[in-house]
Amino acid sequence: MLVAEICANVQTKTINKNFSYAVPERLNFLREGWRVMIPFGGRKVDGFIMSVREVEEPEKIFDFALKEISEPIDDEAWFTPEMMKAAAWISDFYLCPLSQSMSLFMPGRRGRKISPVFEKIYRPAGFFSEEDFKRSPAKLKLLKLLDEKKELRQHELTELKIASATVKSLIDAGFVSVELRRVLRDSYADLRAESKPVELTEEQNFAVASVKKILEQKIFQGFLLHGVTGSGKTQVYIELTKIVRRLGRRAIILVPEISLTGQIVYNFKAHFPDVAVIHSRLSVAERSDVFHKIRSGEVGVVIGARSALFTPVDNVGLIVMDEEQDFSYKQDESPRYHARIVAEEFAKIHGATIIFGSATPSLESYYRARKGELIYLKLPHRIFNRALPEVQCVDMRQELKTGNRNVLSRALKNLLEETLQKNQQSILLLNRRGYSTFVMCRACGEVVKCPDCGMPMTYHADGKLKCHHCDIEETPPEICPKCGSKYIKYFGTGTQKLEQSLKLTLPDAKILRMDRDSTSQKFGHRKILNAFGRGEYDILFGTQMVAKGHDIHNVTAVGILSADSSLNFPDFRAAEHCFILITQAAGRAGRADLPGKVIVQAYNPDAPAVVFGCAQDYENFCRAELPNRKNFFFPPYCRLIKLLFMSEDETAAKENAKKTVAAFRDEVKKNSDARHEIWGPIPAIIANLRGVYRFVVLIKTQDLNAVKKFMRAHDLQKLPDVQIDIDPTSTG
DNA sequence: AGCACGCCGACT
DNA sequence: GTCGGCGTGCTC
Repeated sequence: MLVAEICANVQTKTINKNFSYAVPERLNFLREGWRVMIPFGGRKVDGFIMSVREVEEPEKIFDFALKEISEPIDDEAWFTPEMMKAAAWISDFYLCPLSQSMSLFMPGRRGRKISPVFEKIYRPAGFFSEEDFKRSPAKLKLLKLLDEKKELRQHELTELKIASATVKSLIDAGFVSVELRRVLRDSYADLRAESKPVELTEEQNFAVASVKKILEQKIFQGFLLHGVTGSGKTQVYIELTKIVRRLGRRAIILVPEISLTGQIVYNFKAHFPDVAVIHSRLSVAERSDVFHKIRSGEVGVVIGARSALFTPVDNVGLIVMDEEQDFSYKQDESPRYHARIVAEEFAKIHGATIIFGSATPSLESYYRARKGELIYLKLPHRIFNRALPEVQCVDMRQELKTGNRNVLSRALKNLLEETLQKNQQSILLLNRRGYSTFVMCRACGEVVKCPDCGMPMTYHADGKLKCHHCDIEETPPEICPKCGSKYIKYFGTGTQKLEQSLKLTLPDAKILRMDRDSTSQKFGHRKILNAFGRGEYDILFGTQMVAKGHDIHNVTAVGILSADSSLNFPDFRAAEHCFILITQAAGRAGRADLPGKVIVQAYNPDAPAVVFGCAQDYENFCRAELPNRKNFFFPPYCRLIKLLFMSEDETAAKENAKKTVAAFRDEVKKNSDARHEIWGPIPAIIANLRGVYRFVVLIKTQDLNAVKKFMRAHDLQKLPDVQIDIDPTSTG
């Protein structure tokens, strides 16, 4: 008898094993990778066949009666062997149930079958004589048309106003044949582009040649492609994709969610006829159709956000991860995977080359490159040797001292006015991160810090200042404790409010706001950028998203309002965030033949992140930041694991967390010589979510496996009120 | 997660 | 007496 090991697709952490089912004789073709319906605890659920084996005497092996598989869901295996391997790896690495990691590979959240859409295709069948249809001109017209076009689709008939009765009678008489063809929905189908021949620079050629050698060997290898903004990384990706396609293998191009509307899809479509685009804003139906196309083998290049990793693409030779430092690559719901980690594992599974590309690599990748784990490639120059924009840093404390209380410094106001007069465009960036959470003195730049641990205190809606590391609470001061100024500012300015004040300052400018609210539609982001690109507005203004992945040639001025406010965020990555923000924003200015100018407004203009950000000096930023990370034992010198303990009962949540911390101190330090640190429990940044109290325990380790072993021994991954986050983006 | 089984309060 | 509350535990 055939017995299948099946992973039941039940969304719960408490089940983490497979179940054995008998394969009925009529379904003896079922193999691993198929999705099937199974009876499971009194109901029917879908499940994934993990393996199938022949068992002679099942009653001797199983001490329970096997149930039978009901029926398959699809008419072929859903999962390729590579998908199965990857899902198993994700489940093991991130300690999530297998059903959850398997579900990543399905177009919808729930693993239900998506009904495909079919369209009728009509073709001529057999000969006809015009004589016979003299009395039916409509039929004759249709027959002639079919003869000429060879096939017509349903919607074409509708457009030609040909009555369905006409068609039907011709079908019945045998003059026309019908066939159903699957309609594949593709919102990028109309995106056409032309490829212009491009001459690569010497640097680009060197990078391409270095990777080519590895691609040809069809083995796993990682590269870090460090290319300054405008150095032509995309062209390198395209050349490499050409090579891998010529080798008969396929490519996956990963981009951050936000930049999907940018240039890269367009550029790839210009060079490759078989590009498929995947991202989270596709409807389930569209996504399902893209899967179908990929599975049928007609797609050679898959481009998309992190979910583009989870398609049935096979024979992958190249994975490119553009803007690899981008934090949107981390999924913040379970399974909390980081696409950078998963993509690399995929590359290993496929024997593929992986390229991490960035103008400002994550410190993790940079550190790995320095250790030789990744091959380091650099594009230090902009193509056509375009100059980097001139960056000026304005000390906002000085502004206030000299009587300017506006959010715009005089220098920035002047720059905006000049740009407006020259009929050129500006981008203004409001640094959102850390806003409305801390209290700062605008006169001296002093931020209220915790008297105990020195971390910036966060401002809460109840009007109190809290330290989320030490549980200390204070009332915000009315005058600055350092300089006595009364200009204490609660950083809570939103985009709408700032828009009004901008309009007052620059009454003649046409201002376009871009934020969450204005980009919520499917192509909202694209629409806004297109309108701005066409020159319908003078100033584009918004949060982080205005700094990413577009290339508008008439933009010559960029302003960053309080560039360093992220430095006051209680997070070990604060400096990295700030540096990336400045570098990225500066990269938006003067990309074409017009020189660019950037004004960075800061309250701490001497901070290394600000100084080196303005100088676009990545190496020196790393030189300043890496020792900090080392001293305080943070990534890339350790691995982080964040545990979130939740309960409606505040003390219960805290006590559970404390017990885990005590057990960790007791067990892990005994069993592992590697360096470990455990912090907490401390109230989470969102300390109470809908009546549930949340406490964070942070583990820093040089031996991730030892920590995972500990968590498994205590079944932390199964507890309903504990969340495990490996490599979290924030520590709160 | 769901659904069954199970053991204590107010109802035709 | 029984209908139903949701605590505990299992699902091949």
